[in-house]
Amino acid sequence: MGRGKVELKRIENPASRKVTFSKRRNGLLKKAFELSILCDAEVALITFSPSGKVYQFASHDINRTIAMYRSEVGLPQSSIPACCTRIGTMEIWRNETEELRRTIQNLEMRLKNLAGAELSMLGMQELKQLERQLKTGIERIRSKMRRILSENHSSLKRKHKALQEENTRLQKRVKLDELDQHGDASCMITLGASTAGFFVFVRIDIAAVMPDVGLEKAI
Amino acid sequence: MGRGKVELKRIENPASRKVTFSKRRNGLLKKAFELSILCDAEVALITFSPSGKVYQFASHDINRTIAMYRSEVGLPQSSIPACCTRIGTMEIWRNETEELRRTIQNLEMRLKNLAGAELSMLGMQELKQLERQLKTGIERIRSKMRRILSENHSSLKRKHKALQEENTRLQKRVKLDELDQHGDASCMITLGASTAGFFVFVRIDIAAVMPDVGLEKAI
DNA sequence: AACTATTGATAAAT
DNA sequence: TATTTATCAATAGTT
Repeated sequence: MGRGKVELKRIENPASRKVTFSKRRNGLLKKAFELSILCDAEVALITFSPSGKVYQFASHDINRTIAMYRSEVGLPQSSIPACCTRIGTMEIWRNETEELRRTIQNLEMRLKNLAGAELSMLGMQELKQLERQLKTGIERIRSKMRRILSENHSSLKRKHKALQEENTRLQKRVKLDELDQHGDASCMITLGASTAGFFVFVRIDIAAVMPDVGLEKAI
Repeated sequence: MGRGKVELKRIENPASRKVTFSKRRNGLLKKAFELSILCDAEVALITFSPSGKVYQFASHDINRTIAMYRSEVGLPQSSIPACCTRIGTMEIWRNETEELRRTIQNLEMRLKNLAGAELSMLGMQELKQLERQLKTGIERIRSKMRRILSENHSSLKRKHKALQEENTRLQKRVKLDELDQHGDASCMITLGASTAGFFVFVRIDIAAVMPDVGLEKAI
């Protein structure tokens, strides 16, 4: 907002970055406050400026909110399939702990290997690799989105074609009826009903299968 | 915003309260995301709807942000002597790498879930959220890269300056020797050696700390 | 869920 | 840093 749009990327100029941070931080805090009041919600917000200064907002006790969050999200963070739920909770817990410990050991070992003069070099290489992986991930997600949209579109076109054919048939039949019965008024009614039905159906269909057509722009 | 102002008080109608919560929550999450990207800030946001559902955003690892917040505001942290605040650069780097790894692991796990399990079961909403997380991840990696490059550059400049001063000193000394001994040939050799040493050193230094200077373009 | 009339937020200028 | 202004963005109420 303001004089011209802004790209969603780090503001390079440090001065304007600082100014923008100050303004937007205030805006964010205000919004958080409003949400908590208007909607009776529990909100906790922590912000560190790049220089390390803290700004926070909490509608309730922040530690309580964090605790609630941890008990809600922190624990069931593992992606254990539902079928495994039968195994004792204890065992799951133990397995997870072991796995975590193994991962940590692995990481620590790798970190030790990294120690030394080539730290920066390896760091950059790894970062590059990680970035590549992430890019791949994003591409997969976008492709998935495109496929979903495309499938929805195809299905919509198919339905649309079928409906057009149906419509043509109905119109022909109406004309035949018209000729048969000489009843102009009732024929008009029949025609009107089928036409209206057609359009209503299509509108509902669009809303049902493509709830988020504008999404591509946001990507 | 919208058709008419709104008083800053709890919306009494439950239906519109719910709708408003949904709208404003999305707005708040978006704003938090934008702040973190635009201003390179660390943001953590936890929201509970009145019905108890959690919505969160974290530009970095949320637990780290909470820990930072606690050590900054929650507790005086007087148990740690001031002398320990000067953590070695190495350790900072290691911590950040470790934290990055945690984030990446999380993302990779989600990607695996995406690949293996019922991909088509995931709706647009989830895909959008996942994409947002991936974008945040990429931004963090890029910001990390920038910092590393910048640090290396500063350190290089520092060394360069020191070497220039050293060089000046050596040249002066050489001139003195020249005057003292009248030995032109040996002076030339001394001068040549120091000059050559200077350049060789710098070249090695560049190769060691900035193995991938052309990287920025590839990002 | 989509659509607009409005208010709100804010980028750039001062 | 604070204020102002021109624009863009969010959203309240409506359908």
